[in-house]
Amino acid sequence: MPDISVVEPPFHPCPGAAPQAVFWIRVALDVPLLDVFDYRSPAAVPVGSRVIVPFGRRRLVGIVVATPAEPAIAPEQIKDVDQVLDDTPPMPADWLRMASFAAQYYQRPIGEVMLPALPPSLRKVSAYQGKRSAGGPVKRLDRRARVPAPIMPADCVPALNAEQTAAADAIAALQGHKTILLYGVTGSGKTEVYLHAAQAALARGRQVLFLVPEINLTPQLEQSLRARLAGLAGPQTLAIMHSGLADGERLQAWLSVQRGEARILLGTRLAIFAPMPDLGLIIVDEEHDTSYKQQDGLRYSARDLAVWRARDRNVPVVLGSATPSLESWSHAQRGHYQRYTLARRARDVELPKVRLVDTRRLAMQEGFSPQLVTALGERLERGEQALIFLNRRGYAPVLNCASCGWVSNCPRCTAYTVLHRAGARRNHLQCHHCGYQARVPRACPDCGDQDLKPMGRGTQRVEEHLAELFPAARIARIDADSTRLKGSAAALFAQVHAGEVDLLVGTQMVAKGHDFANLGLVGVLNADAMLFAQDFRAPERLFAQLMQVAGRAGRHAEGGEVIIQTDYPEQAVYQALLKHDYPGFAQYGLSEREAVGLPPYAHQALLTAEARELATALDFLAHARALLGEYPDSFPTACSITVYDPVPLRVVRVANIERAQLLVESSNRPALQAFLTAWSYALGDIARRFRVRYNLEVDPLEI
DNA sequence: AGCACGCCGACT
DNA sequence: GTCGGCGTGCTC
Repeated sequence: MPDISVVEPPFHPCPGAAPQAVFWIRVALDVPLLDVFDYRSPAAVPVGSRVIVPFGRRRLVGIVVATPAEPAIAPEQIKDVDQVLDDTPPMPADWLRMASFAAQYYQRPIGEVMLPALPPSLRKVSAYQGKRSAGGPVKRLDRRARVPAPIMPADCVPALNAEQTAAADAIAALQGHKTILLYGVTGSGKTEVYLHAAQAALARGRQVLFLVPEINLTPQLEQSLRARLAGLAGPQTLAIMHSGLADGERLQAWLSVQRGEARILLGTRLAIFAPMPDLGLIIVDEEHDTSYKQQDGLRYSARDLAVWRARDRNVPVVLGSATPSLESWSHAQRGHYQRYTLARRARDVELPKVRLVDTRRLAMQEGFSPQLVTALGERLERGEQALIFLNRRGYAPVLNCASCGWVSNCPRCTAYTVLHRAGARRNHLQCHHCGYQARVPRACPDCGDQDLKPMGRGTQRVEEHLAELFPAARIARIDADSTRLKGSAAALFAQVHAGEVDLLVGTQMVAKGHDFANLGLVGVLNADAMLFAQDFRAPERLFAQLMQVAGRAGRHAEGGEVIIQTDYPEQAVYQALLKHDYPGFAQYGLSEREAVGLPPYAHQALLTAEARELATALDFLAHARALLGEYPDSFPTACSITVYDPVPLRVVRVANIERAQLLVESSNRPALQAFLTAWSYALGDIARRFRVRYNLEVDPLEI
């Protein structure tokens, strides 16, 4: 790959430049080619500029990543740049560094990182060929960007307890870079610490980047930021950025942050790529949340990039969680991160009591143990709300013929179709992988028997059963199906908050964010299914999820309770939950990982292949794997790399595409990186030969 | 990824 | 006779 250095001086005029000076610019484009492209320009173009260039038969927006003295290919093959877009200043050097790092680290062409990181309006050629003569979505600024006066702290701030003060003061006092792990139990007031730290940064005239997993889950956070921080210097001070914004809104937020007008940027993972000239603090709330990892395209972790960016900018970054990722916890244990603990709940309300109900020898009724039913009845009698948490939507995960054993398989996937009895697609079988839908058959398609039975249960069936058990109770179900329509989730949650709901049934949608004042009991059904998912991170995820859903109960009053039904009460994850013992669980989890050499004690990459035939996908992976042995000299550090056998994915076929994967592992990060870089060059050719689609993911969350 | 060129089936 | 299927080749 040609040099894409971004630290060299802004431009090099051609040697001997005279009237006919020619300038070479090296441009990153959003194309899946591991390359950058040289163009000719009649005038100097600063690195970081956006340009429009001809590329094949089309024109594309690109970013100038270098201005080489000599082009990488013969000058006669080089085209002229079309247009230098000067409606925004060139992308700053630190932004280019972060994008270059992300491209290298995640093994992607630099253009595939840089261009998608811009707001859509700034990367589409169409925005610049409209009728308006000025052209482009950005109106020129008449005035210089105004840097607002430093913001003084507000006075109407809740008093912090000793733990919060210690953490907030320590963060506020930091001069340069430090990664802080803020470990705070549910309800311990992490947000107050964030706000104090943010205030201190704002008061120093710096900008704050505040990342959250999902923007919709934190309306109260936005309000706090507005009231406590933004209110002091006008509404402009806070910018919001997430994928749900319209192009125009997204552009405005981006511009105001880039100009230094907005001092706080609250956003989801994509906000990590916003240019922030005065960046002084990054906060990553719920740092363990998997939403920070992008699952398509460039598979970056916004949390990991936040740590990188903070180090690069020499500013502090705060990672907050009640259940930190084992990666972050391990960094703290080794002293790489500074840990602060908030062990006390801010309101001094006891954590909810956790009860394990051993379901092995119990007469269960529709998935409910007698204990859970009794507890639900008691809460209802006291006028409290209760939540049943079940991470499975639909009525039943499969329909089954009692006479011949037929099961409702999806014709396009190796998965069952799920029976739905409620909602828009009532009485349909639905594939949750590909979206296939069919009417529920009257009789078995194989033997004609009419005795078709739903097996297992989802939220709809639980809702139905609760209605039978407690006919007087007002029941609401919150899952992806009941909240499909825009605004319906907010409406349902509003009903719960208004006390118009007694019993709530929900999937993981209800676990996050919401603070139910009158919720006394949480019942967890079928947690074991999550525990025995194939992934080695399943217990970690289950712990985090159950801690989070447990946190919904009894936030405002004593006597909150969580009942977890399980066949395996002796499992470490459940035992730790009994005691609300995250540190104990983390220690156990880390020792297990260390014993078998899993992350964070090893680093992984996952090569996934998709093809019409499974054999093709496996064959491609086998060839990819063989590269390690065939050309040992190409990979200088090959000895420390483990490449496992290609295996089909657990759900091998989705929408008639067969999928297989190959895991690469090394305890040595630089070795793994070096291998991946060399490897990814070769992969393109093999993939073309085999006609497979492939994806190389660094630090996969699921394997 | 696009976008076009390039050779084989069912239609105005 | 064309419209159009997607195979494959290229993009500074």
